[in-house]
Amino acid sequence: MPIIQRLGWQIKDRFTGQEHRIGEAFVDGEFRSLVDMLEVAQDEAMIKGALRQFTHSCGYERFAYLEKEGAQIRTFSSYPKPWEGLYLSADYSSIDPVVTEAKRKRDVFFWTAEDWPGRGSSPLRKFRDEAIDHGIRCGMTIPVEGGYGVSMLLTFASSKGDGGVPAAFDSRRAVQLVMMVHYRLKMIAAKVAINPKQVLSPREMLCLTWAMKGKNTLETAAVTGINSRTVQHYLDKARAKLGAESVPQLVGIAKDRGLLSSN
DNA sequence: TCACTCGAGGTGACACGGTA
DNA sequence: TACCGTGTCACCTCGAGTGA
Repeated sequence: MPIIQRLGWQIKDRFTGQEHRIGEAFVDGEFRSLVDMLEVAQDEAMIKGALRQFTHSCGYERFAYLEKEGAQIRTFSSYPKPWEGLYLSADYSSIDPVVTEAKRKRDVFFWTAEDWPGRGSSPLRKFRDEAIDHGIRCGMTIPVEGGYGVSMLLTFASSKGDGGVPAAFDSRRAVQLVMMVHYRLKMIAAKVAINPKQVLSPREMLCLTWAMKGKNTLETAAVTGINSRTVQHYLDKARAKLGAESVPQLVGIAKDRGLLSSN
């Protein structure tokens, strides 16, 4: 039985009775920033960095994206490598209660390992103990059904099992987020490798994208929530990497190289 | 395990050119 | 002449990677 019950737009801790409002608890700006950073991500490291930052800002410790197509599993996570390896080699997705629940619910849900069978020596008990050992005790999972029978799960997990539900967000945004991660990973997998010295960091891409949209440093600073001097710093670094002498030239070069989409 | 290196992220101070 | 936008330089912190 889950500890957390959904009550319309609220969730309620069954033990403490404390209610948490879905959506309101979530920092709006963080979500927008994540979407922006995913939009400009050029490689898996940038996606991972953006998700990691978002995960922490929501009060969780780790994230895991899992894609299941028939028997084929693909993972993309900040979970400990040993756990990721064990999960795949032991085919834990077939018994993982989160995966099972995701198939049934098709909606954002909260879970805790404390609710999984804690007695006996069943494979599920072993799975539970190992998950907890690796710092995966409770979390929130967003299940989304993709095309051609592909199932996607995005989980935000925490090692803290002593109550206190971290921030959550509404279903619409949750699905949007999973789809963005899914398609961004697909696009990057299909991309041709480019000179690593010319790869811009997530922040550099963020500032460059706003510059392309006509924002000056102050306006970019306002929308990104960082200091204008910092915006300038990232644009400087981007100029140095792409060999541009000014921001307009930088935008032009970035567009020519397909680093920026014009939407 | 620990020290070291490196890159990313963030900021301050200052200079310079254009403009009202 | 003051203000604003932009560019340059320098510094700090933090986390990840690496080698002893």
